[in-house]
Amino acid sequence: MEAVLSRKEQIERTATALFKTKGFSATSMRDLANALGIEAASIYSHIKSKEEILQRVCFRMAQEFFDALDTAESINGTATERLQRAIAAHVQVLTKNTAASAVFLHEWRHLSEPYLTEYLSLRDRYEGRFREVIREGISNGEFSVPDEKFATLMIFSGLNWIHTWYKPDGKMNPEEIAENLSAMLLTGLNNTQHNTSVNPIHLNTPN
Amino acid sequence: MEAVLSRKEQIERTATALFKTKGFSATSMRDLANALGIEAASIYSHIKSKEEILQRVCFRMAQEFFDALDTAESINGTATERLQRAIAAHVQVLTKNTAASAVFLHEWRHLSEPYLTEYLSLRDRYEGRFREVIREGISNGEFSVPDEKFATLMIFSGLNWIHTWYKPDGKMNPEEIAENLSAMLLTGLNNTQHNTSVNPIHLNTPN
DNA sequence: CCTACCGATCGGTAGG
DNA sequence: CCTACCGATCGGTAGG
Repeated sequence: MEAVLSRKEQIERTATALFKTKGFSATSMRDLANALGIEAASIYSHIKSKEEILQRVCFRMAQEFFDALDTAESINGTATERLQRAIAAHVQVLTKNTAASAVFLHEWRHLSEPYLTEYLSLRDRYEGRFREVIREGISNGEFSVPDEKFATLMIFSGLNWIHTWYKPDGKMNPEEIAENLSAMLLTGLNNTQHNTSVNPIHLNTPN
Repeated sequence: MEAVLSRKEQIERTATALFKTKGFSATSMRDLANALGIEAASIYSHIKSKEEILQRVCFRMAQEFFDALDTAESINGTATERLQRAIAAHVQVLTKNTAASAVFLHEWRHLSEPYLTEYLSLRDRYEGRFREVIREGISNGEFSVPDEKFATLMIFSGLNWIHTWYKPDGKMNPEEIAENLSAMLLTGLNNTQHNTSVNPIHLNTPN
C-alpha cells in the first residue's frame, strides 16, 4: 500500500485531500505548496495548472467507476444479482479513495469547458447503465417500482452519500456496506420476498 | 408569492443562487454586486461580510427544518406514520427553496468558528430525532433493520439528494416525492407488508 | 449607494 | 526546485 509516489502523484494526492476539505476554489496553490513543503512556483514544473489537477482526479475516478462496472456486468445473472454486483463495485471504488470520490462528486462544477460537458456526459452514461438494469428488472417482474428514474435516483443517493460518513476503520467494511445497501434498496424494490437471500450483515468490529 | 423584498433579502437571495451555482468561495462580492446591478462596496451598507450571508442562510434553513419537524412530530401515530410525516416535512422544506437547501447542505464548511461547531451540533440533533423514531420502530417491531444508524443514513441520503434533481415544474410535486421516497424506504424497512397502505403515487403531469 | 482606494492574496511565469 | 516577480482580483473600508 505504501508505494513510492512520483512527485506528480504526490501533488495530486495532497491536492485531492485539500480539495475535499476546503473545496477547490478555497484551496490555493500556496496551501498546496505548504502541505508539500515546497514553494508554490515549484508545483508548476509538474503540472500545468490548478485545474489540471481537478481534471485528472475527476476523469481518473470516472474511469475507475466504469472499469468496476464493466467487470461487474461481465457476469450474467438476474437483474437483482446484477444490480447487487453493480452496487458492490461502486461502493468498492468509492471507499477505496474517499477523498478522490468527494472531489469527483462535489468539485466537478469547477471544471471548465469542454471538460465540464464531457464529465456530465460520462455521468449520464454511467447512470444510464444502472437505469438499464432496473428497467430489465421491472419488465421481467423482479422489481416493482412506480418510476424507474426515481428508483435510479434513490440508488445513487444512497451510493453517493457514503463518502460523507464512511471511515476506513469503522465497523462496516466496503463489502458489508454494499450488502446492507443492497438489502435496504432491494427489499424496497423486490416484488417477491427473497429477503433471506439478500442477507444484511451484522457488525464485526475489526478494531 | 412575489412579495416585495427588502434590499437585504434581495442580496441574500441573489447570493444564495450564486453560492449554489459557483460555490461560496468562487463567488466574489463583485459577482454578487454585478448580479444586483450595484457596486461591490454598496453591499456593505446592508451586510457586514460575505460570510454573514452564508451564516444567515445556513441557520435560517436549520430553523425551517426544525420547525417543520416539530409540526410533524406534534401528531401522534405509529413509528411508520411519524417517519412518513417527518420525511414529508423535510421534503417540503427542501423543495420550497432548492438554492438555500443546496447552500445549507454543501457550503456550510466555509462557516468559521463558532458557527461551524454550532451548525454541526444542530445537524446532529436533527438527525438524532429521525434516529429516535427509527429506534422506536425497531423496538416495537414495526421496522426490521440490521443497524439503526445505517437506516438513518440511508434516509438522509435519499432526502438530501433531492435538490440535485428536483425541478419545480417536473412531473412529481413535493407531496408525491415524499410518498415515493417513503414507499421506497419503508418497504425496505417494514417487517410486515402494509405495502398497499404506503401507496406509491403515479405521475400526473402539470405542464 | 457611489468613488476611490487599501493590503493581501490569487494563479501563474521568467529565468536560473 | 528556488527567487523574484507579474497583473488581476480578492474582501472590505473611508468618506461622502
